Amino acid sequence: MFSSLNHDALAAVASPRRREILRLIWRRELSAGEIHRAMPDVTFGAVSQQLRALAEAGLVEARAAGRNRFYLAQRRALGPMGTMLEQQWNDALARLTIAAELEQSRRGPRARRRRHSHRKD
Amino acid sequence: MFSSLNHDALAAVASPRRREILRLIWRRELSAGEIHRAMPDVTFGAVSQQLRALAEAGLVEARAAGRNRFYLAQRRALGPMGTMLEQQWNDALARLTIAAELEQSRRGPRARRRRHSHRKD
DNA sequence: CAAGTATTTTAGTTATTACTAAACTATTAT
DNA sequence: ATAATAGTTTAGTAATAACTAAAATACTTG
Repeated sequence: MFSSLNHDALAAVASPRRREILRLIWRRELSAGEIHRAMPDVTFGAVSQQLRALAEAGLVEARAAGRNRFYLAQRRALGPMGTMLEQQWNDALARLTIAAELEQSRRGPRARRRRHSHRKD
Repeated sequence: MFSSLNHDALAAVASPRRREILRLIWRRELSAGEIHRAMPDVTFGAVSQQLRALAEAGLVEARAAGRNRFYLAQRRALGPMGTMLEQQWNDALARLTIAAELEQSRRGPRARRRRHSHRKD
């Protein structure tokens, strides 16, 4: 069976930058260029290097197609660690959502988001 | 519930030195000095610093007693990651054991370790 | 084949982390 | 109080990791 990350894999997920990449290619593949465009604060070269680190750790696979290389996370290689990452991403998203809702209600607390009719009749 | 390691905890387990410490205090507490004695290639100060990093990540707890401070891994804080670590330690141990047995048989392949009598009569 | 696009690789720099040696704090014992 | 033991903290150094800029490779298209 799989599971039990070796040192390279542990070191790979310990880096925020590489986790960011993993999140991008978690369920769909993206080309190196698309990944780079999603993180414009670093150079293409830097992204390519991190992709290599991830590939050497077995956490992503590359597929060459023409002049592109498409990368996809190898979720199974992460075992339970993958679940943890997903959870963190969900939590972060939830925090953002809640913050946005608070902001909404601060700006104007009129009744929003009513779904069920609750008719008074 | 617990689980889902934050960045500090991930970074903490990504270090071989800190994993070594975790292994030592996985099931029994040890004083800082005892931990240091088990890893004489670094200074006491270095060990103390790594213990602090682990404590800040919530992966160990300290208990003061007299002039000692006893440390113990917080296994629950690691969730599934803890299981992975255990597995790696077991695997490493198994590899050593097998290597030792091979060495034995290279030195002299006479019948060893016979348990069941297999009497010829 | 020349030019263009996508990506990787290399050499050098900067930032981060792990370490050492020594100063410091706290507890116990004399 | 002084000395001895156990541990932490600090300031500086060494090792490692992440980055940039530029050169190199690979494929595609005119």
